[in-house]
Amino acid sequence: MKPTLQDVADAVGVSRSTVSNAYSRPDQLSAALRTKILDAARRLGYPGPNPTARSLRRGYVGALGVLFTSELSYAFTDPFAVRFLAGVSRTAERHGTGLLLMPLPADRAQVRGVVENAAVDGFCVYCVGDEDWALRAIRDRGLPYVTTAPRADAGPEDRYVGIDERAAARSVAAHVAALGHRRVALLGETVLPGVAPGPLRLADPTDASHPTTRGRLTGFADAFAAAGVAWPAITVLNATANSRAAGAAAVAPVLAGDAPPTTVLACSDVLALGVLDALAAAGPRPAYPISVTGFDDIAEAAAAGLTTVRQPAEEKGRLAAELLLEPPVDPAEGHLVLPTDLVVRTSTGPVSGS
Amino acid sequence: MKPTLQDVADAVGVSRSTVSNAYSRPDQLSAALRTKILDAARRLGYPGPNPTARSLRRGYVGALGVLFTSELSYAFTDPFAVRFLAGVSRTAERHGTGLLLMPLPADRAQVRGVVENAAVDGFCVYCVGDEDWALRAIRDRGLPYVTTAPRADAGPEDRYVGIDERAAARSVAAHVAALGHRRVALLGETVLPGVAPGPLRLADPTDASHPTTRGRLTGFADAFAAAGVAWPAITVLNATANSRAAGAAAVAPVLAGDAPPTTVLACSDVLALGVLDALAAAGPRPAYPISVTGFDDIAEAAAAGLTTVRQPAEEKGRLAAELLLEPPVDPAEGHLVLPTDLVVRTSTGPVSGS
DNA sequence: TTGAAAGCGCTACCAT
DNA sequence: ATGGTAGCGCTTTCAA
Repeated sequence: MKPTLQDVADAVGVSRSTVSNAYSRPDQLSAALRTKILDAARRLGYPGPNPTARSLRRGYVGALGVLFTSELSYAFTDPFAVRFLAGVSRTAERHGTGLLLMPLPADRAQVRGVVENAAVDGFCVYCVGDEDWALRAIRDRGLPYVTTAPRADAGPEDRYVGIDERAAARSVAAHVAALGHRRVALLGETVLPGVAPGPLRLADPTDASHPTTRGRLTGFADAFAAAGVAWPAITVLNATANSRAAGAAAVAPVLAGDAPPTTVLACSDVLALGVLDALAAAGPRPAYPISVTGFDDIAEAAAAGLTTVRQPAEEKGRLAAELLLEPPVDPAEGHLVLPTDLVVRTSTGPVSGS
Repeated sequence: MKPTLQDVADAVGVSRSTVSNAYSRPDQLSAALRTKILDAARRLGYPGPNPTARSLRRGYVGALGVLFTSELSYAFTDPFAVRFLAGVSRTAERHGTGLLLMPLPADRAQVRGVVENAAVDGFCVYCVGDEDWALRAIRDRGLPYVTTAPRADAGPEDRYVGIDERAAARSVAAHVAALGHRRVALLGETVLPGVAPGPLRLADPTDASHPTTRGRLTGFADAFAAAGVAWPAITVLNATANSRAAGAAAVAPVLAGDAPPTTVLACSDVLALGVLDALAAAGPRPAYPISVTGFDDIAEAAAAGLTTVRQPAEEKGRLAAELLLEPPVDPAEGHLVLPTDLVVRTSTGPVSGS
């Protein structure tokens, strides 16, 4: 068996407390005794105080749980998520706190298990949408948590860091509308659950299943309504994942259709890049250029000349972690709304035809 | 105080064991009683069994520690690291295991603390070089671990997944040598510790401080030696970080010099992209094109037309995690060497001048 | 400066 | 099907 603190104590002939002090409170015993104890520990192969036991006794863990809606690997695959995490990790690092990355299983029954089993001091919930059951599990854990998506049922206790999704979306859409576009398609991920890629019927933008998507679609709708394009005249496209491939697959049908849109506004850069891919693959099918916009302003967006809305990804992560690790005295300061910028590049231009 | 299992037991009038069973072994009690217990728990606001206490009792944690030499945020910033982690996380996910990301502090004294305090079942050591003290701390923990950099003192117990660094490096260098290049610069990150960006004197490739760099420089040297270029004739460039900016800063001096090299071989794609950046920034300073090569084959490499060595990043991560989570019965199978490919693109060409 | 005692919250064995 | 008992390995008063 692995040696324990008790074994070391026995070997040296002191009490457990003293051995414990040798590790955790060096000032509580003579240097000589401490050396003697540490030497004995080394000799016995004692690996130092067991972290789990220590946590149990001390009552805190020294780790933050980072929860993802999608599979965990998404965290390392989606550019925006990666930058968000970089921000979180920077803060965690400063606090000597670990980051426990946790996938949120699609199976509801398993969610509770994951949340309940996590040895952490708080949760950073990345991108949980209307998965209320998930948030309920987190709440039930009784630990502090911070979300990045707006929630209808947010209480004063809830910590949040995000952007004004609707206003941000309105800004790109207004830009596109000002360029004269009237034949419009909006593209989102999982606009409704379990729907195939491509166009779908959405009675109202607020029917979208994910709050972030909801906010963005609503903002898009706002701007076009102001330009005289009513909601029913707008095509909504569903992507089955937040990836280039899924974005491309979602637009493909309308591109091949009779009256393709003159502009496609995507709810993320990744999706928008997929649209660009599809356009490139389709060749000069529609006789006019199609204006495409994204959301987030990831690194690839600049290279692709994508018009988009910039939101401060790392900052968002940094602040989320700070909300947990350096809780504001005034709970009202636990609700942060960050600024966004419209970034106009070459993927949008005046409507030119047909 | 937060309610405990005991409180629930008292409220229902059963023993703690029964409450525990209600959570962990539903088949051990009647459905009716279980419901009754769970209801009471909900009513009391009992968050479910405390994960720390459970881990202590059960003797395992359900988490893997992922250790980075550099700061933690590097994990989310370096493209190769990100893909490696994606692989690790995929496997962890399959096992319902969490990933505890841990920065390895530069301060040696703190390293032990970090390693000793981590509540994990094993360590995946990403890119620890000659930081022996770090590995020693890990070994002392007595938990299984896997490394991705070759180690001189590796024992039969050690699990490892990597590539043949030297042979891989030799393959790119041979390609460049075959193109006629003889004025050669090699670029690595922290070739020697604490050295300024730019050229440095390295008596022998095996003097490089990091084993990975050592292997790659040695491979480069092999190929050029075979082509008649002796080691002392080769310029070694030091970058102070593994980033584009650092790569650019490291080559800048020689680009501005009297007799710039006709080729620069970098130890990573990120560094190589930095060289390309510097070349672009410098304009047509040397009157001939400079051939540049990278290492890893990250996504950006393809877009930039970078000639490089491809190594299976995600696979590496996946296998590393599997080595921990599905330990091979035969310890000899704990040492994996993955294949690499030379990918020739447009960044290399025949020597043309001066 | 050191040690004894009292748990932290839970699970697993073995009875009943 | 349920409960009693005995710790998991540690830290932290408090008293000596």
